[in-house]
Amino acid sequence: MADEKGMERRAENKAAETIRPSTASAVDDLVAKIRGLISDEGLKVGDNLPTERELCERFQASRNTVREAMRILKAYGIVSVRPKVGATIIDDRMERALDLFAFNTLEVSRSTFTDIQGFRTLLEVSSVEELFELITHDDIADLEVANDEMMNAGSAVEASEADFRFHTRLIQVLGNKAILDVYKIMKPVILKIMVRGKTRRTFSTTTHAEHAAIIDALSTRDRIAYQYRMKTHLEAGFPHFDD
Amino acid sequence: MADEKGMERRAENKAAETIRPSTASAVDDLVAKIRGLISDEGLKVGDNLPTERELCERFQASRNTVREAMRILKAYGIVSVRPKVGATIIDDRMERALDLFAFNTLEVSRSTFTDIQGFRTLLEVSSVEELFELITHDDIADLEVANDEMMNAGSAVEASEADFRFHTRLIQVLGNKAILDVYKIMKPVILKIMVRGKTRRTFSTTTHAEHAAIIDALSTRDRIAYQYRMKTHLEAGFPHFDD
DNA sequence: GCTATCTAATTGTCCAACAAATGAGTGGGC
DNA sequence: GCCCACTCATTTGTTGGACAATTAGATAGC
Repeated sequence: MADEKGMERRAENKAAETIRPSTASAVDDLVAKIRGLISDEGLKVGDNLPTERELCERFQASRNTVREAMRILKAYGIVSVRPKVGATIIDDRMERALDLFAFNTLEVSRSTFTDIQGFRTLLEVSSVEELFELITHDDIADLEVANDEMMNAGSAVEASEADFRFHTRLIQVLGNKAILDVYKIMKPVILKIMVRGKTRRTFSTTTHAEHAAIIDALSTRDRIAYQYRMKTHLEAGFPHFDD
Repeated sequence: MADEKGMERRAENKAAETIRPSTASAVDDLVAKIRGLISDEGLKVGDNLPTERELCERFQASRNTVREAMRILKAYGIVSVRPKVGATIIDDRMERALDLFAFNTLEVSRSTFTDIQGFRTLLEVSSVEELFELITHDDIADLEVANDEMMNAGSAVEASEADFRFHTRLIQVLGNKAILDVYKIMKPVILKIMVRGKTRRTFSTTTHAEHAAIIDALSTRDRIAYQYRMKTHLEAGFPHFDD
């Protein structure tokens, strides 16, 4: 009987290959199918997915495959699974996105560091034209507040939070939600980068002075100075990442 | 024998409960243990984890449990698993974090359009200095191929895919994974923007000509022309979004 | 030296069974 | 009528074992 089933399965796979050379694994397929199910049925937060066994039948997969697919959806913060109740649709994706980097198990790799700082350079340095066009006195006042909060922070972690707030406030000037969202997602990585090789004292002296110089360039509408100072500021962390 | 094992397991659980009321599931425990393993052994990106069966033995868990744990780590972008090779430590957490955003593409409002195109302007226009520094003949050749594929596409949807490929290829020149990831995440929205108010014919005439002009500016290293043409190209869709 | 082939190791999927958690019903006592 | 403890049935959680699919590395042939 086991053989019979095996043959059947093999035949199915063969057929599937000829029809659709899906290189994705059964689990990945299933994740896609369940996501399709969610949107097709118009399921909202709070609604329940079918039970594991129903999903097995519906998509012709074994329960283990279904379970691995559910693990992925859980990891993505899309569903919450409880015994007897089943899988309920939630939306913890933003939380998950921020959580990902709280993982201490993995340091920020040098390539990630380089990429992120490159990205930030593009967002904060190359946007100079738009930035100077849009920035107001209120924006500058807020930047000064954030900078002073950083100086007066009680710990390096608090200081890095204020540091991040400074940069976020700057991005906010652009008035572009997509850019701001992406910046927020990068927050945990950026925070790690910020505290690297820094003490509370570093924040209240060097970093504070760099921010002040940037604010000055913004106030006097000095494009060249702004770009130079911001670029230098962002590159300051590089020496701490030789590996 | 099965009963014996069952009793043993039950006893273990009981003991664990009294010592440490771990409410977490075996899979979640295992994820934590593997994370501990990574940091304890000082494993870096590129290193391999033990095989699934070794993890079973080491942590006294069944292979399915180990697999579910690995699915979580995979979903977090911490490991990449390949048959025969095993689980290799990677750092795709950034990509995953951004991935979580890639859901809602119901309808593109004017504000979304403005934001996304503003973002693209920053990525594709303001990056001109770095772009011109890095771009090679091969890059330009690829861009021409993508542009011609767009012209010869059979449908508007196919053409927009090629259009997207053109722009992605351009971003690729920057060699920044974070930026490329963000761009890919925006794909569904960008595609919607691309087909808006366009026919297959529009792609093969107007859009193709615009791309060709951009490629020309890249070839002749004409910064001003490049920025002007790309900016105009990206703004071409604006009239289709009055609401 | 190079390519094609084979082998062995590892992950991928499936199945069947039982344990654990828990919502829902059931019945007794007041 | 209401509340509590109890049982039951359903659903997820975990385990062990089997075989398929994939592929890096070894081997053979030229």
